Amino acid sequence: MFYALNNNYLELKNNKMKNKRNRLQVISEILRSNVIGSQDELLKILNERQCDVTQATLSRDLKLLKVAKTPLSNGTYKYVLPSYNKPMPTTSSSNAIVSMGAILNIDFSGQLVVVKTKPGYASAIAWDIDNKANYEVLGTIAGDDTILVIPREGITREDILQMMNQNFAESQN
Amino acid sequence: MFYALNNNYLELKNNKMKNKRNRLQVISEILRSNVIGSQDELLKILNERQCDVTQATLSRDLKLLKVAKTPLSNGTYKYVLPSYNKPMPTTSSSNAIVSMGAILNIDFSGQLVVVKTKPGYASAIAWDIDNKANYEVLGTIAGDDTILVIPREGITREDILQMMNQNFAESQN
DNA sequence: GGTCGATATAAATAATTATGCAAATAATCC
DNA sequence: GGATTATTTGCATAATTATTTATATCGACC
Repeated sequence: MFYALNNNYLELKNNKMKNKRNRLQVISEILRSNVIGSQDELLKILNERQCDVTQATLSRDLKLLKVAKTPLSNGTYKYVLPSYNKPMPTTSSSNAIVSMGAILNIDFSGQLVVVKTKPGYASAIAWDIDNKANYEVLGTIAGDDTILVIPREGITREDILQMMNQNFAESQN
Repeated sequence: MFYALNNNYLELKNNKMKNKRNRLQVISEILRSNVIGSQDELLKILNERQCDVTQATLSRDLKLLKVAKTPLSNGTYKYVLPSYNKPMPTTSSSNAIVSMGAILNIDFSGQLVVVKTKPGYASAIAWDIDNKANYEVLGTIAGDDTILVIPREGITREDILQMMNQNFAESQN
């Protein structure tokens, strides 16, 4: 089954969660505006800002944020945020589909649906979609790992997600 | 004292230098085609290829190559070459990129982008677009000389052009 | 309230990576 | 050639970073 995993759930979490989220935010800001070469260096700045954590937590935070340590030309190092760390516009409740075997992701843009698959799977799955959803779907076009799905007029994103769940969701895990 | 630091001097150097150059080359290739999570891991592969060095040298090599260690989504790490990090000239007209070798034209229709390429190039370039623009682009579908690019909702034509310029325009560095 | 399950954190430690130093090797200049 | 100056490398170790383990904290549910 695919579940809603949009970002909103984060808003509802408890204090601890909030502290962590806040800390991650602060870390991001610091890394954006400073050249940080080691975790201890970052640790000191965090402490100045009333974020009291240990290096262990910091290591986990950086892992979570996918912060990379990269050498600079001047012989030192710098922790850099991934470029795609801009907030991704999560279009709808489709992220959980990632857990599916060959289907990696479902996204929406306007009236169109884009299904990402493992390489080579797109045609096969597109064929399945065509056959199993001939009410909701007018047609599909498949590349190697991408399917463009054109829904019938009046079909909503939720309709599509529901259809996909019915036909492609695995029972568990 | 000043030393020759242009590229030509590399051609003229001795065996040891050649070994180092060769090793850096081999390291780059390995990192391009494998997911390497630690220097020891890389070390073993290098040894298999008759490159006998120690971790110390490897650390220095990676620093030289500006290879970053970055966390992956699956909880492991990966050493990545800095191919992306180079700053690119950004013109906002599609002219710059059209002049590029294999990409012939970029056009828009509604929310869709159609990229025309030399015959046979579409799949290859589509693959590049997928990999280099996963923020702006939901997916691509390639024929023989045409690529359909589906941008993420909220992405403008200018965004797309800029992205294409950054990633595919020839640089005059 | 009490219990369960999940998440977050610190302390200690393991694992990994960077570097000072010395020896070896190569280039440069008589 | 030999003397001199850079460069590369390994060894040992320092420095840094990741993870294991144990607790603590919070929310959900009864």
